[in-house]
Amino acid sequence: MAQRGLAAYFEQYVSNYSTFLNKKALQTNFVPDQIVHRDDQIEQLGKILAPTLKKEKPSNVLLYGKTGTGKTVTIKHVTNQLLSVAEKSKAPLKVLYLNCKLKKIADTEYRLIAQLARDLNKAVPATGLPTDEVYKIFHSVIDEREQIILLILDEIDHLIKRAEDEILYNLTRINEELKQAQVAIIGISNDAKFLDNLDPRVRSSLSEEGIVFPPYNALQIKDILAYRAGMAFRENSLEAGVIEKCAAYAARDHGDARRAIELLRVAAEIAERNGTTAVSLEHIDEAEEKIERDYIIEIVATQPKQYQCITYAIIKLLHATKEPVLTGEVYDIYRQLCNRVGLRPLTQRRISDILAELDMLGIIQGRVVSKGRHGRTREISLATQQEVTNKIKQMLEEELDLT
DNA sequence: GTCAATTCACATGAAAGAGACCACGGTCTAGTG
DNA sequence: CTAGACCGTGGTCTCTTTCATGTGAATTGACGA
Repeated sequence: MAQRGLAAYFEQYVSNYSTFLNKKALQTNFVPDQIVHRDDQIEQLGKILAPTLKKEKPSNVLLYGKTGTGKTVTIKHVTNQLLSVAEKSKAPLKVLYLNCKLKKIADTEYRLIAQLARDLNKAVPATGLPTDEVYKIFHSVIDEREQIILLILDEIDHLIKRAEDEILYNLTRINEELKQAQVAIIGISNDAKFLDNLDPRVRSSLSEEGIVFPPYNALQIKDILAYRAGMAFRENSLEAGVIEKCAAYAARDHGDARRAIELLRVAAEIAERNGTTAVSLEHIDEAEEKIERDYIIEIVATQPKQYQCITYAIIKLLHATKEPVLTGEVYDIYRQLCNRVGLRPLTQRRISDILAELDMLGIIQGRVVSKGRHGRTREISLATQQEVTNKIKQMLEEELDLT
């Protein structure tokens, strides 16, 4: 777009008929007034949490369910209602929500506690203090007055994976040391099995109550989409079958409502950008590709240099050989690449771990195979489409300054 | 041909080091009245 | 006298390295038919 045309484009953009009425309704952090197909869970949660309004500590709860089954939305909905009643009746209730997956915020013991203290308006340095010092600060802040604190730990399984379960142990015992306040923990987990490798004491106290969120089926996703679309779009801005198609896509991989909503949002954005007034079925196909593509490219782009170097080595090697490549081969190419780029090469041990990480991220596909006399190794191939691979390659060449 | 032993090329684990970041307390320094 | 600059110490946290151990089937070579 030539610069002169930009203003004209903006003007046209503003005057353009917009498909969206309320874009927020399709964003991932939106909490709707009504939660479709989760009546049972809401009722259960409500019953469990109601005692907070009478200054009684409720049971600790654990919510299970795959991604996109409405766990987070449901708990937020329930706590919002709870808070509004508490405000009216002057019940001393505080809700702290924390997503344990967020890097640099809540993925270690220290950070978690520090973040909680910060949420209670107590400044805590990002690092430098002994961990038990932070615990003391946290205790004193909570115990300032008589109150009930609902501590919502989203993606709680990430805490276990990273550190030992000491954090959870300390948290479950926290009430014993408090005089005035009381803390109830609401854990949210994607992984139903995560309780198994937990200290038995923590397990029992953490899961006094459990609520299961089963995956949505295609029909339910359709209802959810229809509800959200009703809020987000003008009438007649969706062609027939659009919602059904989105629902079908999402139901295909384990009923993830979040993906379905995102798909619809991206499709609508594409439609809007193209200047059409309605979202069509083709837009959905396009949106699905775009989501996939953006996701991978974004991940690769934000990786550290070493990771990018390894990714590039794999792409290069696969271009040359076509076969799945092996760890040792990748390592050789990687070392050469490091020389060219001016990076200090890491040991093979580390590369092995990094390859496993790239596999987890879905950038590559690795399979550990034993080749008999020729040892055990990882067979690596790319997980992306040719077109995406080329884009990644191009991006990495710029990023790593390879000409 | 059969079978157990061997062997390869890494995978996977555990522990410890390096270096960045930060708070805190003590000491020094320069500016102020 | 005091505010601010400047150490040194001690803490967390991530990324790496080092050292050790594990692994599973192709290969080998002895053995018997």
